[in-house]
Amino acid sequence: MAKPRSTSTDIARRAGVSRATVSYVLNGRTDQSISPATRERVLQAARELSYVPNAASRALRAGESRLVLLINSGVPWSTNITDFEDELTRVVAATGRTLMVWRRQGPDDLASTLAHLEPCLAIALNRLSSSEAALLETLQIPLVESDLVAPGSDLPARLQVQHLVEAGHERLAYLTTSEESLQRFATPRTSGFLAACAELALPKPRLAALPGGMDISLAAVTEQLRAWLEEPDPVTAVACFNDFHAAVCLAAAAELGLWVPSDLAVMGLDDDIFAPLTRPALTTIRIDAKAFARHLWDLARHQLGEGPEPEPFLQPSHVVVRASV
Amino acid sequence: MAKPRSTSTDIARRAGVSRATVSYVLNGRTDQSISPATRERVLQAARELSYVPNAASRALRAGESRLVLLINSGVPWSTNITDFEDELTRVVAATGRTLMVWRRQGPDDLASTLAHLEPCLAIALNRLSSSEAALLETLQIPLVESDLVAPGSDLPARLQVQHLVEAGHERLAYLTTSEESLQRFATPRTSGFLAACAELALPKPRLAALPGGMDISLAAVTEQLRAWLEEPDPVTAVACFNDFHAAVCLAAAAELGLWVPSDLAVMGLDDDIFAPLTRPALTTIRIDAKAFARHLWDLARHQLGEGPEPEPFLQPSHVVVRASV
DNA sequence: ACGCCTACCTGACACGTGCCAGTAGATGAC
DNA sequence: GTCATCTACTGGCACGTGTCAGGTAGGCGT
Repeated sequence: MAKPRSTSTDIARRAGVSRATVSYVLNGRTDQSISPATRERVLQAARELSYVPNAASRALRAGESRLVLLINSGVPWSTNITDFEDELTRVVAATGRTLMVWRRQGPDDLASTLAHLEPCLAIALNRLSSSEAALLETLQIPLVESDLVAPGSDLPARLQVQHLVEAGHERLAYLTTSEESLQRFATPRTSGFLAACAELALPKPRLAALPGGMDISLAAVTEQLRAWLEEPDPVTAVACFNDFHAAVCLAAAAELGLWVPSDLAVMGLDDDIFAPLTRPALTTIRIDAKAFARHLWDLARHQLGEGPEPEPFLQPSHVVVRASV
Repeated sequence: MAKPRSTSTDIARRAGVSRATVSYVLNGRTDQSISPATRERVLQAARELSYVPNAASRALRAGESRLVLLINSGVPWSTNITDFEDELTRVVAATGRTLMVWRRQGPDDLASTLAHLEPCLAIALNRLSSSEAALLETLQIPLVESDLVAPGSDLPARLQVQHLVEAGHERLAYLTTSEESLQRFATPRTSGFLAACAELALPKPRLAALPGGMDISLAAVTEQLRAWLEEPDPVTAVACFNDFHAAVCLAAAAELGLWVPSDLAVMGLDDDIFAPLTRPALTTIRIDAKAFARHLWDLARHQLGEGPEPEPFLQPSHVVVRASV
């Protein structure tokens, strides 16, 4: 009952060799010559005692852990974030490391977290405060911020414009969010939308931002839609920051008795799980979140000095045509 | 440059005291008397060197870490899982520990993960394989399985029945899932549904299970609905395993040209983010995921010998009335 | 018999921390 | 003056691992 877990010393004793030999065998070192008989005895003993090396001790001795910390401070759950985390977990594991997801609550929690666990690298999905960045700096933990992908993050919005124009629309509106934690995604998308409109010489596009959270008010969106449609040159299509915004937009259109897409086209972004189920089903942009995860990991490995600097990332994304445009 | 991070030895040297004194001061031990002057000198030195204790070393010395591992293998829980993880993170942090979320990919990954990080407790949202459980046993890591909440997990489905009956329905159907990883939730809900029907002496309820994933076929659900409606005593209301199933159900009803709720009532479960946005807006059950997190943590603390055995958990949940019933 | 080489293995240190046991000096009681 | 008590501190061990320099035994050539 509850005998303490076995250590390499136990194995050594049982196999009748020294601890050093055990370490050499279990770590498969090729520069040390171990006789096959001894090797087998050690492995056998390890199996019998179901030995698992102590993680803390290893990390202490090695001077660094094999843990990667993903700092996710309230990025709203969606199909994409799940895909992203799964893929990142996979590629990190492929290099003999382990990815841990930490849901940051307050801005001051990082210190106590790092007192419990020392990652060899941190990946942040949101911008960290300067004190947090300083802390990582002090601990000499490299940091990769998803910021770095900015080069391609306006692409999805450009695709929205392109698709709407191909469908015959010219007077467009963009519905975005003013939620702080989403600005990292929202800002480049809005610029991409505006830039694409300008490049195609479209009439001046309309813009509106909804407050954050799930408290998006249907009434407010309905009013916004009504305003856009009552202008002299009424909007004929609305591109949205994400599928959730688009779904609210569809609901608002229904409130106003509008037919989508004939009276108004609505386009989402994310291809979220519910996108095929709205009425009409949402035409949207699918972003390859897994490719994004792989790119972020390439950046991380470069930072760890294990790989070349990756090519600039062009967010792979494509239009998913359904019925709302 | 890039001087190695400072250790307690550095602090001791700088403050002109021994390392033991530093340890006593920084750990705020009250059973050791330290003069205020010395204490201040130590704290000052620690601040100047921005000292952060080494996590690995601490864990090694203490014999156990302050990490709690949440094993989440792809639970597609949507909004609720976010609430759950946030609340669990909060309550775990309140006891001076840190919660890490690990997204298990394959059934064999646990060993390599535990080689990198040794939690003082594991919480599993899905059933673990027996080899995984054995591994935790060997490492003497206590395990809390969300299984344990079974007592209350049939409640949400009972609430669905109750609400449908209050709305005047008697001939009910239940749409559930056959996806393996969801059976933990699906099984008690289905039994709850059937039990509630039996207790209220309703006509024999219908049952159907959809295959898992997001590949739920609208056509298949449409066919099922048609079958239920063509029977001699046609179904008048469908309760669903979750909101996603309910949304598919709404779409299928639209395909058949049915009006919801007059021709058919549809009830979801989860109050997912998109529930207010379906047409008609989904009447559903809201489960208090945060309360669930707190209860799980109470169980965990009991297992750690830090608290009393918590009361049996009655899943706090209530009906969110919208338009689909 | 001697030195040398190789194959195989071991003793001992270091990583950074927490804490027990012990010590030097001051204070007080008789 | 002596002994006990208290304050304020320190020396050193232990946690479990990886690794390096060294050690031993046997074989081989001369």
